[in-house]
Amino acid sequence: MNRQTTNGGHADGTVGKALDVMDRVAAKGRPARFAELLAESDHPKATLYRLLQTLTSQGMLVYDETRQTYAPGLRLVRLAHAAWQQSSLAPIARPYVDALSEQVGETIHLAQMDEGQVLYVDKRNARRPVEMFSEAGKIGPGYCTGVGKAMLAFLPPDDREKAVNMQSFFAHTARTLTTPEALTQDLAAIRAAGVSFDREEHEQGIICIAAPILSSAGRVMGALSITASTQRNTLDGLAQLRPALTETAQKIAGAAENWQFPD
Amino acid sequence: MNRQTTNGGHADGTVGKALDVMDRVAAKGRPARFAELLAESDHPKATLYRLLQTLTSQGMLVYDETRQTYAPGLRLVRLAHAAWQQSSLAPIARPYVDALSEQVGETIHLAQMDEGQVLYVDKRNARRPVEMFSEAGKIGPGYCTGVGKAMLAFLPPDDREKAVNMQSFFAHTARTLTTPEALTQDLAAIRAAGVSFDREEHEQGIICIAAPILSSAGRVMGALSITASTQRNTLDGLAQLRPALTETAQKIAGAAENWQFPD
DNA sequence: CCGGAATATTCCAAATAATGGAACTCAATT
DNA sequence: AATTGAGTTCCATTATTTGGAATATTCCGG
Repeated sequence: MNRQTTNGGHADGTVGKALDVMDRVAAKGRPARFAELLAESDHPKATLYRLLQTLTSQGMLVYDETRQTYAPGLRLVRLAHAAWQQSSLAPIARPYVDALSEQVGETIHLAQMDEGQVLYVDKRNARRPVEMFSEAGKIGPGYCTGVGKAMLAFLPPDDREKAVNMQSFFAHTARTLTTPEALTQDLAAIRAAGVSFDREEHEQGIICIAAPILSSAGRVMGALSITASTQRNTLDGLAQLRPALTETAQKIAGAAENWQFPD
Repeated sequence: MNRQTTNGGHADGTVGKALDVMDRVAAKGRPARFAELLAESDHPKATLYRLLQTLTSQGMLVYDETRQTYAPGLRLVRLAHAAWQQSSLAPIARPYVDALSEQVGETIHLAQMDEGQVLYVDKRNARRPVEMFSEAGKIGPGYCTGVGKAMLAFLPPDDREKAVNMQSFFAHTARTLTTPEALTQDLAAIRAAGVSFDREEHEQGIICIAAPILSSAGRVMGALSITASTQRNTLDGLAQLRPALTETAQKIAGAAENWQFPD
């Protein structure tokens, strides 16, 4: 008969299916009941049940006995610590981000691209204590954020095209770019300018300027942005911060390239 | 010779093995080569190879082609975001931790227990910008930290005993408690006192006072600590902060218990 | 430029683990 | 007491994983 498989994506092997379940639980954003998960999944009851058992016994999920709900487990926090330190730019970029934050006094975001989406890996709030995981680790859309567009713009042409077509183009605000054509055009402008702007495309009243972090070979490693509200600043005001921003981005790129793990 | 796969888990099924490999890669703390991992693992070459392939194709690991190394992948950061938000106390505790930090002006740690080890889930630095993942997500020993002892002390007797025997009792400093008996005795004292002290047991010159965060049923949910250096403060000085600490711990416990996810 | 060694990757029959339909338990309703 | 619905277990079947060995690739030193 047919190899049954495939739900939404390409889940290879048992591990893939298990991780798929992980994602589903995490995506719910709150403790999930078995029945809920069963309804969304195309696994048979027994299969899903065992998958959940395995993940729970592995500490990837936590099971609340009294409420009979599953939630992401703390083992992930441990693992993520390693991931964040090793394969994100954040630890390397930190001193530069700190310095930029001091200098400009606005909110700074450091982001990387993960599967066409923007993944925030660090953040400094304007003059306020820093957020933690609650912000870092968040994902956002690529087509309507400053960092997203900055990274998309400098992707190799075919990757870029693929990524552009993967976007969902929901009109968050009246200014959101909602077609691949509009986005492609903006990306060309960004490539020419070297920086991108978010002109309230994601959230009303929120603007930002962003620059890509490029390796010497031109590979996109991430992006850095300075965000402000329209009440406190303007696009022109942000544009003045451009030198500080691009300089910092370049410093981070340099530091990342020179960084070698001790052997 | 028995290679004990050190993590608490007995690897059940393929998923368990894969996660075991994940842990190993994460534990290296730097990009790992295939051969390195092979040497440490008791899997045959082909098996390990395929596990790594699967994990990589799932985004749990990242493979650096040019250097031929594996490192934890960004997918983990995404997942951890969910884990941190949902099954850690940190987001709920945040306002209280913030307030305590303001009030006492010393470093605050919020920790939870994960497999007999201390997992830090949040941190406020004394009057300075906060650390991010670089601190949260870190693990530490249970037997020689304030938060660790505070949690151990209030575990149910049999769990406690089990946990005590799981400790490794390395003498980090001259004051480290290095036997199960010494620890058990201290735990009894802590239970009576309601708070624990780290008397330079983990690091020379670092002291702390910690309190458990207990549910109304008495279950250990986590622990909260105020840390200082011996240069700036003394144990007696910290003891004076006890009311502020335990009050905050109680508030967090209350908030956590009343917290219901919206249905 | 050529051998040889170290490392990475693929093959495939045998071993093992995952599968899922159905039966079962348990609690809350009716 | 009977019914429903959620959660859990069973077990013969089936698909996946396994791992020793063969093959490919890369890196060196001569």
